[in-house]
Amino acid sequence: MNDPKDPDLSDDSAWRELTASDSDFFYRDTSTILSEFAWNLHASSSFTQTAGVPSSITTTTSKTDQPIPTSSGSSSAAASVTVTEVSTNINNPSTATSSSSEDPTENSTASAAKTPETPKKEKKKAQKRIRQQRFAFMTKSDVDNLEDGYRWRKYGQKAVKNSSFPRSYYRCTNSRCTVKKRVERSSEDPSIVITTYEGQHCHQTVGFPRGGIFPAHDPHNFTSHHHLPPPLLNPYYYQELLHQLHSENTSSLQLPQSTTEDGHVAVSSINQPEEGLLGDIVPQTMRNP
DNA sequence: CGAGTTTGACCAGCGC
DNA sequence: GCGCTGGTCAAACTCG
Repeated sequence: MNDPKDPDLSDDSAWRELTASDSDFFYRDTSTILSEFAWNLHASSSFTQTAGVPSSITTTTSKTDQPIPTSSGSSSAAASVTVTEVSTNINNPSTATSSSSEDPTENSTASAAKTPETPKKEKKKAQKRIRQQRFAFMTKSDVDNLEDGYRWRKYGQKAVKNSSFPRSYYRCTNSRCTVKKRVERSSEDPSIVITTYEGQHCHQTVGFPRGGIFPAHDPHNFTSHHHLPPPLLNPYYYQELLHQLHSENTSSLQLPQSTTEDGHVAVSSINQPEEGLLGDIVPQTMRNP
């Protein structure tokens, strides 16, 4: 679309990058995982270069200028993950996507439950592509379709401009859930998988598949040879994360954030909660001892 | 046989 | 207005 380096993340009205602080749980108890996968939120080198907790993250974000991180740190585990959130409420920024009252069936994918007698054109007419909150992950992985605890059904594949790799479109198999995700490989680094989630699941995970990627008894078992993502990729975590972020943003926490002239929010830093998201999201057994 | 994948066609949005 | 591109549909196909 616009940025050939980032064709997927740029076409929305309000991308907001999740900074390292946003993704607090990334490095709180998951530094091992992060180092295993060399997660690297590109926006802040101070974050990526230390496994510890950075005191402050500063990043300025625009919606399209995030390069795909190809440079890796000096560490042997060299890969990168960029996490991006987008909140796209076209024509209606006041509509909170995190609202649980929102009927997911009324969004753009409502046509999935199309009535056979309805002509295509009318369907298209009636529906407007209203995008929901989106998260984008850049993950170094050999597998395209990363296991995240949900079941997905592929509904399309397209060759994208400026990329030699096709983009795949997936939809949550839960009929009531309208969450979609797109998976594509970075044209610059084919080992990087860009996964974009759109919407919020209205259900829990279906559990990790047989032998899953996430042996709860050993969260450190995400060794590089697995080439599989950490459970952090589970969008449920991100939903919780974002929910918390939004709550914090609108509460007394008063995150130091700036708004760019085009209305995009750049979060500079986030207070680190006592337990943080891990405490709310990740079961104790999944955390570092 | 049901669930999931493939793939060509169609449509909307956007830039020129 | 036109062409390009991304996103989705849906029939055909595959697989377990």
